[in-house]
Amino acid sequence: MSSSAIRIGEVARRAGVSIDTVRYYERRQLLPAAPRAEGGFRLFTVEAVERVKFIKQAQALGFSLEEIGGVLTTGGATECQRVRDLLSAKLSALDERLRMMREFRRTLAQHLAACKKELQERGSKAQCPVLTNLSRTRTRKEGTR
Amino acid sequence: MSSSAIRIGEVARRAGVSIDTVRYYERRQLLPAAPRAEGGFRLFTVEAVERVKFIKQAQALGFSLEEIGGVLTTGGATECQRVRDLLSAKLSALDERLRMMREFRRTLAQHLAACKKELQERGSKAQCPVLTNLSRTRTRKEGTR
DNA sequence: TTACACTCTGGAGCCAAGTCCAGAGTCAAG
DNA sequence: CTTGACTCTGGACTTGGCTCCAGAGTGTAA
Repeated sequence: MSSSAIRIGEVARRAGVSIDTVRYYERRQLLPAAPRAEGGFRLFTVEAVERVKFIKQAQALGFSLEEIGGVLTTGGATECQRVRDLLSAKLSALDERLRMMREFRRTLAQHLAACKKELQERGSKAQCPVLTNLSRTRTRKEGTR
Repeated sequence: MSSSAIRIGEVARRAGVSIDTVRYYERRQLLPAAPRAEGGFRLFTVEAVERVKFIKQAQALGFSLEEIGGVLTTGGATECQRVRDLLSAKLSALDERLRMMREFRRTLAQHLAACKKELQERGSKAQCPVLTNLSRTRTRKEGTR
């Protein structure tokens, strides 16, 4: 199924990136070097589209192309162990990030609440508490040292 | 309390960034322009340290300096509404990111599990399932289109 | 008063991740 | 066989976020 070749423009369109980006990813080895048609055009399959989407997804979460390449590249059969290690590391990183994000979210939510309250209580002539607070808020842990 | 002035090196050291970074943030208006001592040295307070830490925190979560500035800058009293709006937006963005991250985490965890299983069952001579799967895994939602 | 650590400014340089471009070739449709 | 949409290559350019540098001044301790 679906080994019909598509050209770069189609890949780009479907993955929602620019043609240049696709070529760039190929150069960076994030996509396997596409075979060429007679005329020299690259011939991709839908796999490439999926791969680009995956990259974009990972990227949106803060992974660099290099990191993504680390997981994606790796060639042959027995590399499994290495991939496994990399994935574990990524997972821990993700967990840590998640933790931080939840915390940050709370911080922001608190500021927002304070801000709203202030607005109601004194109308818009109040000093905005957010700006003053921001500098004071810590990730709680890390005393005043 | 704590309005004793500290100099740029101290700020940098305490916040865990380089001196250049602190100056850079001042130029970008992420820190208020520090008053100067006779000799021309900038005089910061611990507030600056906290602010830099805050910036670094937000940055680690994927906010650009420009965005951070959007929340941090805003001057006077009646700006509260604007800050409020910005914060709301940030919050939604954060929630969305959180959602994506959880999903991505799952994807990765699945791959990892598959990989481990494979390793046990056939030793290291198996084809690593991760690489083949990666291209196929979708955020589930978004049919094959 | 000299030595040494620290700071100042303005500007250049650097890396990541693209983006843009010129000049040339491909190919399906009319 | 020409037109128009598409693609090729190599290299230059851009943006964000720093980082480094030279040349000069500051300030404290021995």
